[in-house]
Amino acid sequence: MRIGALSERTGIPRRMLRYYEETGMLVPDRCANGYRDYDEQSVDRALQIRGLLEAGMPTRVIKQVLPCLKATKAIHIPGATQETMGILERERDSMSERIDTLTRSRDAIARYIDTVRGTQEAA
Amino acid sequence: MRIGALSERTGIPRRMLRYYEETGMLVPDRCANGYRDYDEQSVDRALQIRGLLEAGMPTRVIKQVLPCLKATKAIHIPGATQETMGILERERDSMSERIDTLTRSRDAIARYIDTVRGTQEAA
DNA sequence: TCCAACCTTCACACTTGTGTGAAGGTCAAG
DNA sequence: CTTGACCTTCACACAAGTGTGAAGGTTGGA
Repeated sequence: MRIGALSERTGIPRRMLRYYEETGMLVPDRCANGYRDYDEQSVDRALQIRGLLEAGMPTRVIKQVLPCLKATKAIHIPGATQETMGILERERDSMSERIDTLTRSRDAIARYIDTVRGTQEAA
Repeated sequence: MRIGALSERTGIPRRMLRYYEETGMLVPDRCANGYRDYDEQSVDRALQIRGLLEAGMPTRVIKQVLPCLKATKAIHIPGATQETMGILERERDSMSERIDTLTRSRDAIARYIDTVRGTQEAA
C-alpha cells in the first residue's frame, strides 16, 4: 500500500510517516518507481509508534523497543547483548513509572469529575 | 524554601522550576527581596509536573489538570464550566489510551526480557 | 495528449522542553 | 568591607516533533 492509503487508514499525516522512516522506526519497501510500499503490518506498527510518541517516548528508544513488540515467540534474541538487555530493563522500569504517574493523575481527574457531577446532581 | 532547596529535594534543575512558574504550572510566593519562596507542597507538585511532562502531557494541559489533583474534597468546583468539564473528560480518556498503549508495550518488553532470560538459562 | 491525483525530495519554520551562561542583586560569615 | 554562595532576569542555542509548501517525477483516465 502507498503512503496515502496508510495515512488514511491510520490518520497519521504523510509527513509523519516519512519521519518515521527517516528515524528508522518504520521503513517501508520501495516500488520500482520509488514510491514507498507499506505492508499490512505497517498499520499496527504506525499506530503503535504514534502511541509511544504521544506517551513521550523518544524515537531513539522506540526504535530499540519496537523489535520486541513484533513477535514474542519469533527467532529473534539476535544480538541480544547484555547491554541491550540492560537498556530494555531500564526502559521497562521507566515505563512502569510513567504508567503509575499517569494512572494516579487520571484517577484523580476521574474522581474530580465524579465529585462535581455528584454535587451538581445533588444541587 | 528557596529554589535551590526545592531543586535539591526534587532533583529538578532550577531552570525547569523557573520554567514551571513561567508557564503557570507552579507559581511560588516571593520574598521581600524577590527570591522565590516555595511551600512544602511544592515538592509533590513539582514531581507530579515532571512526571506528567515526561509522560508527554503538554504544559497547557497540565495547568488545566493540576487543580483537580490537589484536593478532591476541597471547595473547588469553582468555575467548573461545562466546557472545563468537557476538557477534563477528554483528557481523562486520552490518558487512558496512553496508559493502555504504554502498558501493552511495557508488558511486551517484559515478556521479551523473560523469554530471553529463560532461553539463556536453558542454554 | 494532457490533466488530475498521486508520489518524490528538500527546506524553511514553529513550538516545546531543556541547557548554558552573562550581568547583576542579596546576604551571611570571615 | 569583602568574598562566596545564593538569588534574579534575560537571552541565545539546540533537539525533537510537526506543519507547510516548492519543484518536480509517475501514471491512469478523459
